[in-house]
Amino acid sequence: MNTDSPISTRRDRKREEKRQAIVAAAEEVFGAKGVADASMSEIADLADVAAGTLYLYFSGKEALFFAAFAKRISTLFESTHAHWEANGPLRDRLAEVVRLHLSFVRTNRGFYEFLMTLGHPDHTSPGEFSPLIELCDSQLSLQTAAFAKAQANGEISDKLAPEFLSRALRSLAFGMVTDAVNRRKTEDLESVVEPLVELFWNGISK
Amino acid sequence: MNTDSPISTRRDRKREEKRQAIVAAAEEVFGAKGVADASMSEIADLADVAAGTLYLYFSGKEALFFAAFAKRISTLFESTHAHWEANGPLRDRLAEVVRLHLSFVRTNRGFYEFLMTLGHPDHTSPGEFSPLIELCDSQLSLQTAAFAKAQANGEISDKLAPEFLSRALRSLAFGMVTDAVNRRKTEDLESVVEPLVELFWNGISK
Amino acid sequence: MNTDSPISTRRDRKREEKRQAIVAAAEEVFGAKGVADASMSEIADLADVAAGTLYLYFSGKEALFFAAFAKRISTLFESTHAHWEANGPLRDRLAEVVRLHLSFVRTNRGFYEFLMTLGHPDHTSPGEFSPLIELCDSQLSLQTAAFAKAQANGEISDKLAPEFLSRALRSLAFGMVTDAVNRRKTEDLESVVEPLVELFWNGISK
Amino acid sequence: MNTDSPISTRRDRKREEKRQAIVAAAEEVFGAKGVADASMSEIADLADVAAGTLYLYFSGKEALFFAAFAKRISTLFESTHAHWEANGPLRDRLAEVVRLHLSFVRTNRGFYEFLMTLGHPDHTSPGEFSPLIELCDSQLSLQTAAFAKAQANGEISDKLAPEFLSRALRSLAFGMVTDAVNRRKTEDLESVVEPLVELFWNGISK
DNA sequence: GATGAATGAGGCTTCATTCAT
DNA sequence: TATGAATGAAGCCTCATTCAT
Repeated sequence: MNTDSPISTRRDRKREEKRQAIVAAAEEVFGAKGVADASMSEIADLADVAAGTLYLYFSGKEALFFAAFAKRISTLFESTHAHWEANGPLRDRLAEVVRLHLSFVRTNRGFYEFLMTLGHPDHTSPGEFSPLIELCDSQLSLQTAAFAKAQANGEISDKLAPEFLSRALRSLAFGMVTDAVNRRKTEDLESVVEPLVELFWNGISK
Repeated sequence: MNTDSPISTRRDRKREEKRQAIVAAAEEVFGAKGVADASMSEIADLADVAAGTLYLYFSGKEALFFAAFAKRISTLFESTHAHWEANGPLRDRLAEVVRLHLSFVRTNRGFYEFLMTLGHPDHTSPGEFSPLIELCDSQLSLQTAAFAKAQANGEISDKLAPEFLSRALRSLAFGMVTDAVNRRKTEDLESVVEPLVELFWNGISK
Repeated sequence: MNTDSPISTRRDRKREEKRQAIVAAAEEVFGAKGVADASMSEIADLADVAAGTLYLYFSGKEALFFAAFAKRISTLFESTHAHWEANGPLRDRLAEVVRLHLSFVRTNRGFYEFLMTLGHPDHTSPGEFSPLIELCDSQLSLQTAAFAKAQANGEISDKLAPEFLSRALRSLAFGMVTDAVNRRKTEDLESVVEPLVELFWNGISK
Repeated sequence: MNTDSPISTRRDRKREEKRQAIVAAAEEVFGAKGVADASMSEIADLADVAAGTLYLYFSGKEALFFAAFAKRISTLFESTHAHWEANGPLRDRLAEVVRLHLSFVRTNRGFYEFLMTLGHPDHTSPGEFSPLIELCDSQLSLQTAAFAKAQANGEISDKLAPEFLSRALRSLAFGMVTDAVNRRKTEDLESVVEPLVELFWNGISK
């Protein structure tokens, strides 16, 4: 039966679709609750599959979490990439990136929590995380390059290493979430973005 | 029989000591793993008491977590208070505070995680958290006052609200932990502190 | 693929069977010991399932108890219904019903205990019990009707309300169990049934 | 020191008083909740003693329960004794006794529950109960005697054994509590007492 | 491949009882 | 004798994972 290949292609497509559906559900649930508080059946329900099915696509809870994390963080990074590669004044691009980070953390507390532990030295098996770490690293390069170029142009001060700037930007944006503590009104993104960019911009200007 | 009062005092002291031991154990465990991943028996073991004993001092897991969180965060705040109230150049004090925050987050991931959710709008019972929120707020005031004074002195620019600066400082310091992702060498605090302060200082200088 | 329906039917049947097995085990254990003294694992063991399985069928201990209670009491009521609807002298039917009640209480102390508290005013959530209360009420109606008819026929005295007679009959039968206290020989049902009916019959005769 | 004896007398009195206080508290709590749902500390609190103290007076929970049960049931029996020994028409005395039983059960569900199990054949150690059983038996004798006398007088029919009448009376009164199920208004004692006595009286009249 | 019922380890919590003070 | 802190067994329940269908 030479229909094998087409059939398996159709199958593969279906399989891939289901996989996506599962990851999407996992993104939703893990993002909102974090690994520990999310349950596999909850994800299965949302993905509209049986609980057992999850294990046909992922080896366990952790693996599924990793996949969901990778997906979400990639999505974020793709958006920031677009801005870094665009033209226009650096300050404006900074603002966009800050905005993206801020809103990411808002709806992805579960992943942000994990982000904090990714590089933690007392992880039992740091090896497992390396793909995720690389993923996160990769995004930084682009940012770093943008800062380097701006320093070369004389657009900003070159007193601080571009790599540091890149990391600091991300940290500042992500970190502002703790702000929720004092404000309890995380809704108005803009009232945070602008001063943040202003501060950062002053910090790096000549 | 005037031994009554001393007796009860001795007992109270013992009781208080045990309470402290329990909270200390809880700080350790919750700080390292977060609420969800920590188990009560683990804490009991570390505190060297039976599992049931925990419930003589705290009504449940949540209450114990709150106590541990409050203790740790208070300790941090007391240190930062000391620096804010000291004399000396603002920039140096900034450096100290950043250092403190940085090292706090390093060993208290579990609490930092919680800090992020403290003001989260979809908490079922935000009322329960108010004491903790107030605790966190209180520390900010002191910082805010310091910034306000520096602006009045003309020491720093007054373009950004002192309250915002206060929050941003904390966020920046806390947020830099995500840096762990890329570096995996969180040990060398100093290599982070200095550029961070430099950046922030530039950002707020005239 | 018309196998769908049969398949799900088979599954449903199996599920239903297991549910029945669980309820049966619960009837046994709760009936003998009452809610408080029975343990879920005991029931699980008797039903030959894992402890966790119980929670796939019932939301918790209370729900399982209710189901078991409803089952047992329904069984009792179905038997009494049969007698009330049959023809034959009222006195004989009375005897049968008394016999049934008596033997019910003997092996269902746990449920009888609960029966006593069903209408208790200081139940926290009386609402939850209403289905059970209705169940118990429903049986009374039939009895009441039988007494009313007998009064209309002039078969018995009409000095007491038929509804009261209905309740008194049940109470007398159920209550005779306390007799166990003095006799320790609950085995000989008959030696209780006959005088009881005689007494009641005299009480209601013209 | 020849003060020994008076001192120990005073001590004994004090000890006795405390014992009474404990039993009183136990009556309250066990009566309301039954053995299983009552807790020792609850009783200790109510008696205003430390938890450990209970064990200086009673060997354990069960022993305390027995003491409380014996106390309450004795109190009930003393009241009924008074009525049986009084003069006056039998019917009136019946009414009083019914009233007493009814109101006993109302506030002593916990003990009534136990009453039902007292003679249960599958009690592990029936021997332990014999004092309680005797206690309950003793009350019956008086009632039985009263019925026997009434039969001798020709006041009531002698078709049923006086002992049976005695037991039936108690059962009927106790059993009417299940009535709560259908009525949910156990408050109006009188609306139950009168028809009950009427029914019973008819049942035993000539 | 998909299902979802079943499992059972493990977590939180309560409470009768003991024992050092 | 009285205390009440401490214990730890036992109970209820959840949920990641497996496996027969």
